[in-house]
Amino acid sequence: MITIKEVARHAGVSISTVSYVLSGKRSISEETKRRVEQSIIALGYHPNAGARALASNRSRVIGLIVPLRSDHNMPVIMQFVSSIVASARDYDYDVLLLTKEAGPGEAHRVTARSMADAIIVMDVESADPRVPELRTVDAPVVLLGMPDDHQGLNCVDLDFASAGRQMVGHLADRGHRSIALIGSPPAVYERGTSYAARLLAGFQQETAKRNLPASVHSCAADYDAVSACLDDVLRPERGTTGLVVHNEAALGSLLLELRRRSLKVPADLSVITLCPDDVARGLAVPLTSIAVPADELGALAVEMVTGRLEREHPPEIRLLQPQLTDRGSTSTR
Amino acid sequence: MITIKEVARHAGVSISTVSYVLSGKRSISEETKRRVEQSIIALGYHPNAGARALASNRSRVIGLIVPLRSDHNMPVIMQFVSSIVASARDYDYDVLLLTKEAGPGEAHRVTARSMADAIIVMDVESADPRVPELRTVDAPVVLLGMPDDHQGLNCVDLDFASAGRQMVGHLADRGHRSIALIGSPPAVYERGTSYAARLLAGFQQETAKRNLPASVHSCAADYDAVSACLDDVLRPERGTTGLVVHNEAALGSLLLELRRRSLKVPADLSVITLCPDDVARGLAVPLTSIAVPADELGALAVEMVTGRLEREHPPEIRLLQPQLTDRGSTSTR
DNA sequence: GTATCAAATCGAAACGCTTCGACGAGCTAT
DNA sequence: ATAGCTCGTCGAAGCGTTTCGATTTGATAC
Repeated sequence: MITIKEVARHAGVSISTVSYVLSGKRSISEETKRRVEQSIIALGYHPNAGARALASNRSRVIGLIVPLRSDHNMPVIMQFVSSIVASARDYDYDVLLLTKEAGPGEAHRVTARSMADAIIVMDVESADPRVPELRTVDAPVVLLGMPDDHQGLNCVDLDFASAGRQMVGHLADRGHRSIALIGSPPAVYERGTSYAARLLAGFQQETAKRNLPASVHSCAADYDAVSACLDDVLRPERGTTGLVVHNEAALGSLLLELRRRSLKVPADLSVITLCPDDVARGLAVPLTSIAVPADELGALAVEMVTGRLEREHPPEIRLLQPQLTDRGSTSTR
Repeated sequence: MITIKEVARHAGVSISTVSYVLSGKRSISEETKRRVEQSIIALGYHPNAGARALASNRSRVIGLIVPLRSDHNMPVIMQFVSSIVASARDYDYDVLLLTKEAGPGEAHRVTARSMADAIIVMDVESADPRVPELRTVDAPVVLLGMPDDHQGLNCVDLDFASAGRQMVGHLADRGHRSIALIGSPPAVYERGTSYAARLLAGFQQETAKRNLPASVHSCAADYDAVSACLDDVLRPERGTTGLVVHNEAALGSLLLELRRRSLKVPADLSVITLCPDDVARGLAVPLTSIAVPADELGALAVEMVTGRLEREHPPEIRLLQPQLTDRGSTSTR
């Protein structure tokens, strides 16, 4: 193994000089810097991470708690993970993979051992049992998602309430008077996933404000459930003309079933949804949608966490404002 | 931060004694061991990972290269990751998340810096460009999947050829004389994903051996592609009675489309597939299938990698034999 | 011509652990 | 009784960095 010592000898300088060339923490003459860098390349030197961590008291690793067994919407989860890893590398951090399933204590274990300098937690629920423990972690922690009790925590999330309001507004502005929400599967609400509840709240708030009936449905993703749900949503007495869908997994079956019923989107029914952009784009009928900006959220989480590693910051909640993309799946009446 | 020194003082022993209690590498009297363990708990001691890595020259971390952007079959990927992380923890290893997208060099970077002791590579393709680089990594490497040129590499995979043969055999044994393969999307074959090619080879081998016509189809996962594919597969002159499906994403649409055409499974058409068990179980019609044993494969990869960290092993290919579960979607004719 | 200061470099002390060799104490076998 | 074990413990030498003075050199200010 090539060590800094050998680089120093090869370049004819002291060990500390090599270190300062690498870190840039003290000024080094151009000439010396060049020589050292050449030696590094010539010898193929790679600094030893353990020694670095020990001496500097920083591992340059972020612990990421991921729900690996969460059945639904894996693609979104992966998108988050992907953007977090990429952003972390931009800041010269690596990512240690921790699983939600391994239980709490993982965050504590890796920070106490100095394996990670900070923690990012994904898939945080309303009454997340991990939250109390996370408060006691002696390292920056950022949650993706917002628990009910977020006192003193750093959270990053999409503003789902605003998304709910915005989707209702979009349809109402186009003259729709009877708008239905096809929400997430019952299991999601039961689990207390805060984003589902927040979107629902926004939906109800905006329909109420505009004096519209609010027909709210929760629906599993399988074909039969979707079909049954549509039976209900489309009961003639409702006069439903606009659909707000917050159920990524059901979108495919939903459009299929509408086609089977010979209902054209948007001529017969306007549909707007919240899901990743590529999903909305790739459907049989591209849908006007609000994207889950997984890339931005992941990058933001990394930025918050690294920021807090450099200097103190007060806890902060950052809700990204939803962005609506019109793909023509809503019509004016 | 509590160090081993403080534990030693608290327990009234030397530093090395504490270390030996922790590692068990030398015999320690029961009495002393007890005292040390109590001190560890009393003080809340956690060994510093960097110091450990530095002194022992082992990070107890496995680098895992994951295809995070690979659009298709995320759930299987996650299942692999999940089982790898869990198994790694069983051996007291942590997992550093590296992405396929970050390019080659990642394996080299983390091992050269001693951030990871070994590497597991997921989603290996037939002519994987990463393979040459992986050969030069100075640490145990295990591939999940089998590249064409696997000289000197450790690989773990399902025996897809055998799976192909077995599925044909299953149908042929039940009297089916015209069997069609609905394979993966064209993109998968073009990418040179070795498993798709190997299953195809097994399929053709077994049909040839039994003197059956081999009708082979590649099919994208969207509804229209599936429908078109079925048009072809079910052309009357083929007399197709058995379907081997190797296309997880298309299964839903496929069954839906069969239902639309009023074709009953298995009365009118026998269907057998290769996909994760929970997918096969959760479909509208549960399907007789060969599972992708992601958990076993992941665990096996970890076992191989840790084994190679303890002592030298020659390179090895381990192909798991497929396991067929009968769910009654194939009939005797 | 001397005092001051910044730039460039070095030496050495940490950082917290593992592990090797040594050693005393208590055995067993002779 | 003595040599030769094994058991339990300790001290100290690393492991490869970072970082804090200290030192040297040359320039700038008076």
